[in-house]
Amino acid sequence: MQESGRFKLARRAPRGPLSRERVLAVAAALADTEGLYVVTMRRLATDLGVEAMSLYHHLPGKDGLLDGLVDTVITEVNQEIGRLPPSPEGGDWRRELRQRCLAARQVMLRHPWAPSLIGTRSVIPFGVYLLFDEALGIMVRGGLSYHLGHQALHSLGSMLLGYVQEVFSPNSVGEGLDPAAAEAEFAQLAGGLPHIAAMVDSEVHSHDDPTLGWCDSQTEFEFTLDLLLDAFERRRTQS
Amino acid sequence: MQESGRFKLARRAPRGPLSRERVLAVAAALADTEGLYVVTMRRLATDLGVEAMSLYHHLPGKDGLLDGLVDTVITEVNQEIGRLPPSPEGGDWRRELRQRCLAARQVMLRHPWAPSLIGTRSVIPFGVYLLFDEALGIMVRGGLSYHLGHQALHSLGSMLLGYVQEVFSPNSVGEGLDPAAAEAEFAQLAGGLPHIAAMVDSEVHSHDDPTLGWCDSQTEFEFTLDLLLDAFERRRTQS
DNA sequence: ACCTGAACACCGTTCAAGT
DNA sequence: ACCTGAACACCGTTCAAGT
Repeated sequence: MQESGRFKLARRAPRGPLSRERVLAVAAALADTEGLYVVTMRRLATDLGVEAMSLYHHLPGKDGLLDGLVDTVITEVNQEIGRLPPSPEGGDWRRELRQRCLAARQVMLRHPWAPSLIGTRSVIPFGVYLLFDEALGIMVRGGLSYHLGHQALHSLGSMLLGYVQEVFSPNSVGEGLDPAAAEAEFAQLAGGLPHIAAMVDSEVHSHDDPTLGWCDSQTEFEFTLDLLLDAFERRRTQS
Repeated sequence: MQESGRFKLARRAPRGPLSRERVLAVAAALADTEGLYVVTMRRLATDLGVEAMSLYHHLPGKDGLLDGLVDTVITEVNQEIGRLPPSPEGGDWRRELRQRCLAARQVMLRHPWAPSLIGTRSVIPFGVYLLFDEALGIMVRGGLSYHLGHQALHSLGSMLLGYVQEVFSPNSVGEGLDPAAAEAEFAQLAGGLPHIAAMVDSEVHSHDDPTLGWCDSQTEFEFTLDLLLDAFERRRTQS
């Protein structure tokens, strides 16, 4: 009992005293691997080799923990953006904004719990506004009006939140089943869904490798992203 | 005690025995008014004038309750769509699809907890696929390829989820404060946000009534929606 | 069939106590 | 300053018992 306790401590909380940063890092990792709903004060404490009450010396409580997790994600987005190649002077604003959106999406994909957490929190951290401000700056320098830039912030922001929570992915229907069972499952489902059935048929036949997921969410994200960026560019030149 | 108990029952659970429907209706109303996080088995039971364990005779548990809430929302979307005026033969597919998206959005606005719940649930109810199938049917009849329709399903679906959880609304900064305090609050915030500050300035001055919320999320939703629908139409005619 | 009370394992949080 | 143990009010859920 003592042994296993010490082993746990040695394995999961190897060095140094507790700190807000370390608590948040372990919390994020726990949410990534087992889901946000297992992140409880008590479970988090055991993972850190400490008692639940110790956390209160570094965080104001569970709510503060969730706020901290949002902060962590935003920080990661900033780091990801910082790694981007510097944009050339007078380059295309679309290219620059596109890179940033893709960077933000990468972070959201690493932390699938983030979009719904960010969307349900009542206080928006300052870092989010900073990201929006930089994006707006890029657009204004590119010649967009403040009004159009404003609309774009809403479009792109909601897209970043919505696309990770994607609901429509028919290729997850037969997940984990053997091909025959998956086929049967799908056939039954497709009975009442004539258009979707025809669509899947059409999509599968236009690919070389039908076994590969035909519903590539990265491709679809970039498609919509470019659609929006091009639409903004069109509105810019016609106004 | 007896009296207040019976009073409660009379007030909140006026007629008939418990049923899945009645439980879900009260649960949705509770989530609407006080937030999804107060919807617990025990609280829900007291609101229904019953013991927590009685709920298990109508629902398989908390998880089943959440699934049921998603079902309720989808049903509401279907009802809302059913109330739409019948579309004329050979009408514009964009108009038809636009109406449906706006109907779905109305329901999401009534239940702000719905998008993140739908997005985090692991099983997608059949009703969602039905809605997607109908939307796809409208697009295909309008001349879109299955591939383009597929992309559109993703774009519109993620937009419906993302736009309700909207994070960027600068006009909520000084919420509930008197004008002077709100001004100060905003000025402080705007210090590090030059572009947003300029944007707010520009937007406010282009309106007649600057006190009214200048960030109208309905307008912005429809703007993006039309942007997407027009983009799909353009891709249709050029392919 | 439908509802209940007691019980169990878990949760967030407070507080007085340790070092 | 930082951590802890006991305690409190709350969860979801099981189970045997009531009608």
